[in-house]
Formats: sequence, C-alpha cells, structure tokens
Amino acid sequence: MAEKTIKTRNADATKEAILEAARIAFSEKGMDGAGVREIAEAAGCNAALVNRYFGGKEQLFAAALVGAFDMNQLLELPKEDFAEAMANYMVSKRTECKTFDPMFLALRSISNPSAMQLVQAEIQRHVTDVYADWLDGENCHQRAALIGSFFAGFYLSRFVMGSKSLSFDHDEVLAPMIAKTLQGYIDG
Amino acid sequence: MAEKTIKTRNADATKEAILEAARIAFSEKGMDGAGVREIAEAAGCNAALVNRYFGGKEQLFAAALVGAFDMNQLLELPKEDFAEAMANYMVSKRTECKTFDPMFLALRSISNPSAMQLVQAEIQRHVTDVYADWLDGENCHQRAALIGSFFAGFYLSRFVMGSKSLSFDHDEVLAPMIAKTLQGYIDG
DNA sequence: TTGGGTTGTCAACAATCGTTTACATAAGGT
DNA sequence: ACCTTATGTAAACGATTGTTGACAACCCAA
Repeated sequence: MAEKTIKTRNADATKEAILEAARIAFSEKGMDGAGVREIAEAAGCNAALVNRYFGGKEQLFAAALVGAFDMNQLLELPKEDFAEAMANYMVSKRTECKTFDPMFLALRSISNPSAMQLVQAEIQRHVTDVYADWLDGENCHQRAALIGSFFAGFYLSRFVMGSKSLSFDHDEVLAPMIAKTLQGYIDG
Repeated sequence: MAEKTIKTRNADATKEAILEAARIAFSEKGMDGAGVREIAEAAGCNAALVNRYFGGKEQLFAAALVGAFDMNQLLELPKEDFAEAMANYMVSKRTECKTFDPMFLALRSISNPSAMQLVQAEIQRHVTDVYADWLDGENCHQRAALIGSFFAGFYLSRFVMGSKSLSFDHDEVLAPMIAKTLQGYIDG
C-alpha cells in the first residue's frame, strides 16, 4: 500500500497500511527480523508513526496477531470429510511472496520469548481450544493439540525449511498419508 | 566452562569452551538472539577470540552444528519396537536450562535464512536420509520426512511454545497416540 | 481567513550488534 | 635470559536497532 501518488492525510488508512505491512514483514522475517523502518517504508510512511499509532514494535506485533488464526472454515465440514479436506488444504497451499501468513509469522517469531507467548495464547484460544470443542471426545484437547503440532511441523518442514522429500513433487503421495494421520486423531 | 581460577593459555581448550557455550546459547536464543559477547563471556574469554578462532558468528554457528544431529540410537532397535521407543523418548524428554539441544537450536534459528539453510542440510543428511534408508520401502523418503516433521512439530508445541494440552501431565495419554502415528509411517 | 488540533517528517539519541585493530602478556625454543 | 610466536585483552569502529522530541504541513472548524 505504498500509494504515494495521492497524499490524503488519513490516520485510519495509514494505521491500516502499517498493520498490513507489518503482517507481511513479520511473516517473512519474524518479529525480530523485521525492522520498524522497513515496515514503515512498505506502508509508505515514516517509522515514527508506528510508535505513535501502536505504541511500539511489540504492540504492533500484538495488533498484527488479532484475528490472524481464524482458520476454522474446515470445521464446518462433516467430520468424515475433515481429514481429507485438511490434507488437501495442507498440500495445495502455495507459498507466495509478500503475503500474510500467520503460520510463517508464528514459526519465524518463536526465538523471541514475548512474541512466542503472544502467539501461543492466540493459537491456544482460537485454534486448539476450538478444535478440541469440535472433536468433543476422550482426550479431545490432546488430540486437537496433536493435530496442531502435526500441522505446524509439516508447515515448518515443507515451507520454511524446504524439505525436498516434502516438496510439491510428492503431493499425490503425501496427501493420503497426511489424511490418515489426521483421521487417527479425529477418531481418537 | 568459565574457569578463571587457573588461567593456563590453551587455544584448543578455549576454542572448545567457545563452541560449547555457543551450542548452549544458540539452543536457548537461536542464531540471531545469541550474542557473540554473551557467548564469549560464558566461555570465559574475550569476544575477539570468537572471530579469531572461528572467523565469524556464522561460521561459529556452522561449527556448532557439526555432529549435532546424530540421533540414530533408535535405529538400532528392531523395527517393531521403534514407534513405542521413539514415543517414549519424545515424552520422557525433559527441558533443562543451560543445555545443548540441536532441536531447540534449529527451531529458534529458522528466522535466519542462512542459518536455516545450514540446519536443513544437516538434518537432511544426518536424519531424514538415514531414516529413509532404514525404513527402506515405498516412499521411504516421504515417510521419513513426515516422521521428522511430526517430531519437530511436537517439540515445537510442547517445549518451545509450551502448549498446555501437550504438557507433562498428559504423558500417559500422549505416548500411545504418538506411537500409533509413528507406526503408521513405519508400516507405510 | 485565522487558529488549533491532527498528521507526517526529520534528526538525533542511546543501546546493541559483529567485527577489527592495536596492544599486552604468557609460553616455549634457542 | 632473550626473542619470537601464540594467546588473550581492551577499545573502538561502523552499522543498525527501537524510540523519542522538535518541527513542518495539512485539514477543518470558527
């Protein structure tokens, strides 16, 4: 949103531009790797405005986090379709540059303890607990957490680390394996 | 190894002290989070020696990585015992402070691209490929990589993020679930 | 048109980083 | 004992970081 052609002064707009730029930068480089000046430049404004509108980098990170982990569309499926749908989702996901991905943001920010704590709380409330309610059986919290950790591990290995064995070339092989693992946690 | 009582000059000893301090610091804070001065202080020497002996921080990180991922004791077990043994290993692992853990080092360094590349290459060669050879069946590389990613995800969620649902309190519930997942990848 | 508050910019601050240079000191052969 | 080399220390450099305060420019109401 580096729209400098029209310089209409609008606090809410620049605030939103900073937030969007921050989400992208944090996704690409993590909380520590992304700089305030770099975010401000991508938002088309000055770095000082980041502090004026958000109070600091950490609070900007917290603001970038709200509503990020609302990935509950899959939960509207019938339970017998969930595993295959989620496996297809995991496998069909493509990594584009300059985009906001809460999973990247989380994975690349875990070296920062306070950022990690924010991420953990957000995931626990908006993902793990929701999935546990949906599973709704014996040890549902553990099964939900294992689904989440499996998802995170796959994301980490495939996209962040770039494992060759988990590359796009093997999607047809990977999808059923992933689905089977997920089904195991759904059945309990 | 901050042994300052006896100041015997020994290049190899301090080199090793720096390496050990680096492994611990990198495990706790990651490649970017750990500072050279902090490592040198933990090693009981000056920060300049880090550059003299290793050529720089990145090369120190690379040196701290060699031989780190030799976790192949489990492969000496018979195949039918592997899943349960690895599940017990994952569940019985305790996180101590001031210790070297290559998995922590890897997870907390993925925000640094060059560090991540070094880690990925090391894991691919010393873990994933070795496990694939051991599995030795159809899609063995994918099955091995999924074991690794599952392991990483569990490590990340339980130890680094501190997921409550995967805490020590639920070890008896978690172990058989983990074992079942692993067994799925072993059988293929 | 004028004043006041909002919005944005600029420059500098203090801290930290990895790194380098210059210098001091211990060790060991001659 | 002396001299050379190896080993360790100290200080500073340049770059970057998040943050802040002073200042300028704009918008809007009176």
